[in-house]
Amino acid sequence: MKKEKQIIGHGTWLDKVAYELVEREKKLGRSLDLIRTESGLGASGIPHIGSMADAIRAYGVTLALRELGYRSETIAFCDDMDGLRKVPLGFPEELKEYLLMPVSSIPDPFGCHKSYSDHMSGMLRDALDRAGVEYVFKSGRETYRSGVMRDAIHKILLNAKVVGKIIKDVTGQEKYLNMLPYFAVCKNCGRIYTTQSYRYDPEKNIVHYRCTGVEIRGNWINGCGYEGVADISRDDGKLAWKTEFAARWSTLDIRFEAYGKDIADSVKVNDIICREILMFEPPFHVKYELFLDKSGRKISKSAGNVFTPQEWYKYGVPESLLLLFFKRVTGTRTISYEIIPKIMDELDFLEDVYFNKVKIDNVMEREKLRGLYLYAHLLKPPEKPSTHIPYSLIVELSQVAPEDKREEFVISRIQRYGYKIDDKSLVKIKLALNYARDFGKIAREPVPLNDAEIKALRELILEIKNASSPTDIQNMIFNTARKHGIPPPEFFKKLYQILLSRDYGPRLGPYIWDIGLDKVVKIIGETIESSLRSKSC
RNA sequence: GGGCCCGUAGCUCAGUCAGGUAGAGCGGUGGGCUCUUAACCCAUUGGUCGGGGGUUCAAAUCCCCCCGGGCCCGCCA
Repeated sequence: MKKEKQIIGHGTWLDKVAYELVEREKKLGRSLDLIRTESGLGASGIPHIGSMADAIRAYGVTLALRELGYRSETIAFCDDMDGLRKVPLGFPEELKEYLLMPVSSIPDPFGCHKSYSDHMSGMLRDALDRAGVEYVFKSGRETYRSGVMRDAIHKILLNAKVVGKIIKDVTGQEKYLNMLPYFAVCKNCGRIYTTQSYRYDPEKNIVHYRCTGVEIRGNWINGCGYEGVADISRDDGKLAWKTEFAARWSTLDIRFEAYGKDIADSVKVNDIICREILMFEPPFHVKYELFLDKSGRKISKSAGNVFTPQEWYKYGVPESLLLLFFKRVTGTRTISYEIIPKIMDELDFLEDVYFNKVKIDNVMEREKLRGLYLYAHLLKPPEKPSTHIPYSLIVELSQVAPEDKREEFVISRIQRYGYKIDDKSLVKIKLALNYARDFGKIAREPVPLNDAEIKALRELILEIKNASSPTDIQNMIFNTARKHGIPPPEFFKKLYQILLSRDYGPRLGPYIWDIGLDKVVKIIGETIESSLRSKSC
């Protein structure tokens, strides 16, 4: 017996996740009035592409849930109670005095935000805003301060023994067998990771702690010795990560949270605590691979290979970044600037599929591609298709364009190739020009010339000065070459080497005309001189 | 010790998460356009889908085992 396959939503993994999530909730018998998805918002370093991916994917699931007819929203939970563990690369050394303090207590080293964490999370929020991602922002600090997490924290601390055992069983980490999974902010020195919490008073809901010190990366950092108490219904401290998710999930009623494989163990622990201690069935999860750089290393702040969303936006439209994250969720993603042109062109391809310019026979396949296009536009696709200029063509053209008028040159060439330039093409051209400027290979090497070539070039400069049209120049080159017994192809090649540092290029007549006769004469003249100099050596 | 990813054309990779005739770009070859290089256009070349077994009418795709490359966790968040 054959089962008819029904297309869920738009046929992407987001739709599948949304569907499975809803089925699970139905089985659990929970209310489906409002389904919350969550993403963490890092606040202790410059947000990279992976932090962005997490938030975008959570929002993608929210969109898919809405497509299935449910109300949904994405919570972006800002980890601003975390302590600063290290001064990020390139940041002012003065930050050292704030080490181990909550990032929300540290002033913004750049002076434009209320705090260090506001600055960092602000960068991510800007990137999300530019992409059109909507979310409900929750500051960790405010959440603790408001006291809404009190019940969850209370239960966890009350069951600290069991929690400690769960952590040990799953991860092998024994630390929480002897201390409470709660970090208090030291009321004396302001640091959060130097304190140890040793007793919980369930009547008063306070935690007793000592500022003893902590080992970070093999170095012991002394505490100030202060002893005090922290109120769990205030922002006096925070839960350790191995338990905080659980408290968040149950308090905020979160039904979906994705995570990278680096925190897989943490999530496993939190799931158990959530279910067994807090009696709340943990959210549906999706695990994704980390983003690696070209050499296969994890992208991280400390490795100094940060790739920020802002960087991406220099070369690609926000939709291309959304597409990258929505395309798939599994599999290693090596990420480097080189994929930007591909993704930009893929967006054009998907648009062709969406507007039926390209026929895809397989229904599933077609729906999935159309779905990807829809999600990449956050379900608000353009009404009509735009001009599709291959990204690489723009880059290519820009590399041979006269330096001082790249844009005009590129646009005029593209028009000559028959493309209609619209607003979107202009945006794309600007982005691709940035790409060419930053990643285009420009290697100027001395061009060796033989005597015949030098003679021919000298004559050419004299003639070119009086050229009256691009065609005129084209003919001059050809004639000069023949006159001096140089095969035209070779002569052309030399000229390309001189003018563009490569063996080929655009039709020379119009090109030289574009650059300007004076400039070309100057460049060729200099090349002849340097060639003569190297000969006399 | 625990877990994950990758292996597909000469090269770089897509396709795997919902099984349905193996793809793209670059390269190679031939041609077109050009008084003329390049670009461009057309055609063409090229793969035991790492290996073995299983499920299936049908497997690059799902399941198991193995080989090779790499990553994450076992500090902390």
